[in-house]
Amino acid sequence: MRNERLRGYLDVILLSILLEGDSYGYDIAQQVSDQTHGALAIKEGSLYPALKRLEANRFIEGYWGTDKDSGPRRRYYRITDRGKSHLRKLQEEWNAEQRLLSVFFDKVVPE
Amino acid sequence: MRNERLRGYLDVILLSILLEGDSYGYDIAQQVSDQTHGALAIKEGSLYPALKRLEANRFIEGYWGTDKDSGPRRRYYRITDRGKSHLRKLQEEWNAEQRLLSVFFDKVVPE
DNA sequence: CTCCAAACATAGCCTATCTATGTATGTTGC
DNA sequence: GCAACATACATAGATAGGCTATGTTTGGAG
Repeated sequence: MRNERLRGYLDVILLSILLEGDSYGYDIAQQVSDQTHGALAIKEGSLYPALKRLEANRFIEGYWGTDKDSGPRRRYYRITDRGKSHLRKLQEEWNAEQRLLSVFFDKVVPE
Repeated sequence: MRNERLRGYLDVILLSILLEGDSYGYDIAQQVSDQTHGALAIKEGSLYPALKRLEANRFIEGYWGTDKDSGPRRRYYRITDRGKSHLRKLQEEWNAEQRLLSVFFDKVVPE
């Protein structure tokens, strides 16, 4: 999968990861890689701006990790109710989109 | 469907339209609109550059309409064998992509 | 004490689509 | 016959979201 294909899907990916529990940037990227068996890699240059965008739109809320976390500081995020309904909406749009595009993608190429 | 979502899919749409017979820009746009019941509208600013791009890559071949065509001149396009195998490849990629993304899009949002 | 992974951050780039505009041709109504 | 409109192609510039490249800080391994 050309990674550019993330365009437009990144928000859903991030929100759906946070649906399963609070997490922070670096870990989210690893979850995505794990859940797609390495097929999808979110780049840092996409990830952190996206998280800020989602936070600015109040789809997620960020907070700094507690002292007992080891390593560099981590900024955790939790999904908001607003974020959940946004996610639902995006999922529905995606389904509609797939049905629409299948008109073209399902056409059989002869030979 | 946000029209921006065409990004990456336009080539498949155009190639799959031409699979069913030679056509020209303006008519292709109408076929797309018809086949999606008006849900998808390809803008001229996307359409004509895309056709040139496909021609430059030898996925399609263009030729000017004959004298007996009425109205302004039309530039017809036919899909090449190279275009057909490209289309097949894009279709396969799309299917793989859908399977991949369904991991995130199928997650059920509670409440 | 050095080196590397974890973790966050951001400036600038890339590129496919869109907006807006322009041109030319044929048809329809009056 | 001519104004108004739909057809048809074309393109310059804007937009936007993901990527490249780079930088910083912190802690653990050897």
